[in-house]
Amino acid sequence: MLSHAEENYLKAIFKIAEKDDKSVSTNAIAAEMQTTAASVTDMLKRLAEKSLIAYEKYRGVQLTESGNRLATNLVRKHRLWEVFLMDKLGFAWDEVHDLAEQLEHVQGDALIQRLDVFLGKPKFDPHGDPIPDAEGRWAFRPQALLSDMQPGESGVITGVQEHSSAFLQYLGQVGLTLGVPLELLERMPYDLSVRVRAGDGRELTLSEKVSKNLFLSRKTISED
Amino acid sequence: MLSHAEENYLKAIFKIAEKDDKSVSTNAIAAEMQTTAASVTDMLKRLAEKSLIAYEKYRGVQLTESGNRLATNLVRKHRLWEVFLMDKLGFAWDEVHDLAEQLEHVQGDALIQRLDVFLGKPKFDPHGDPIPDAEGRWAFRPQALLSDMQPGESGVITGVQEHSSAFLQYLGQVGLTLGVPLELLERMPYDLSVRVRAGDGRELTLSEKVSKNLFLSRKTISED
DNA sequence: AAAAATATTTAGCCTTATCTAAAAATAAAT
DNA sequence: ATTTATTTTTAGATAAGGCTAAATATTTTT
Repeated sequence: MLSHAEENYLKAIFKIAEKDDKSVSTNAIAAEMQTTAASVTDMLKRLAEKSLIAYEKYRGVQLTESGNRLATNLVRKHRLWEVFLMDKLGFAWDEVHDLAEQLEHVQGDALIQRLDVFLGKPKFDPHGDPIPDAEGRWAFRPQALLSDMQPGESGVITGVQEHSSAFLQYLGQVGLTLGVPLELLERMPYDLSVRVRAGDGRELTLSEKVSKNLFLSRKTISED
Repeated sequence: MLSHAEENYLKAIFKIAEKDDKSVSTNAIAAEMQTTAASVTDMLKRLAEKSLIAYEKYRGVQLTESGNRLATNLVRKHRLWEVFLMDKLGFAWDEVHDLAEQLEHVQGDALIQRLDVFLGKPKFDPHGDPIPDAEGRWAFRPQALLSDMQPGESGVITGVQEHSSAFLQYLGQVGLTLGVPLELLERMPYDLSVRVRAGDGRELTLSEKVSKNLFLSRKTISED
């Protein structure tokens, strides 16, 4: 049984290792957890003691098999609760993170198993991120950043790269959410902003920054 | 913002004061919280410091206005989560307490407000206990212990006095849950056990102990 | 390869929440 | 009204988790 603090560290290490599969540095963890390097060092010793991480002084850490299993399960819990908060309670996608952050620490395997069934065993959360199943397997879905697509291509919004509240709120305001079909009309060479047409025919212009944070699944042009 | 420990103490004090409206003793709290009197004294000082209780050395404590408000809200959260766990996730009524004990500590007014709506603003939890509304008002429902009813009287099960898992499981096994109609046929003078007829016609015998822990709403004999 | 900069760890202290053992206050019993 | 028993508080420790400041490693720069 882990404390909330220990669970949060595991999740932070997992999150950092996801991008950069090298071993995770003390400072990176401190930044992610918004705490000091000294506190991190203390906790790393405790986690290593419990065999949840492989820790070598001054060399950073990696999750062990069991540490990875626990972290994956935390991600699973977090994302299932996010689905619950949006689908059942009607929260907006920029409001669910902090609540899920608390709910993920509730202990009880039966709870998550039943929640999963209640929600229809979703494979992706409200931000388009995959939800690992009870055995820790991740769903895969081909997707590309809008910034990597070419004019003429079409797709459907499937996720976001950045999860900041500001970005999610912006997308909500301009009517871009998961499932919205989008056609890339044109990319301006000057600032790499793009003009797109949404499913309802509306045309809008998105900055390069936005296009670098929006995932679409490419739609093959129907050929009939 | 209160710690989980502080919240648990408030709830314990509230629970004890409910029965016995005198001021609550250190020892009673220690018993309820399964901890030592010394630990309780420490915590009482902290709670008094925050004006959540009125504390006089050696004289026990009482909740203040704000302490009572917080405790009531905790009870509200606990019971709403119990409804969620039974009605939505399908847990049995003897399984929900421990999970609700964790869920009640999740912070976020919007969460509880939305959960309440999602559940249909229930007035009673799965054990028949009233759920205070957002303003702290309690629903009232006239009910009597089976042990206080007379042969010939009828009613519907509306709640339990004791909440132990053993008792709840027993009731579940013999098919007695909230909403079951019951007619009191006979009380044995020897051991005060009772013979009852359930809604489906089944007759069963219940010990005095059971009859002292079962609440019914008296059914007025329909007169038409 | 030495110096400078950065990253990490150690040391020492703080807070919360808990405990045991001892002291003090209150209540009960003679 | 004392003595005895019970309850409550104080004193002193402990463990988790966090912080700052100082010391030590490692990297980067010159």
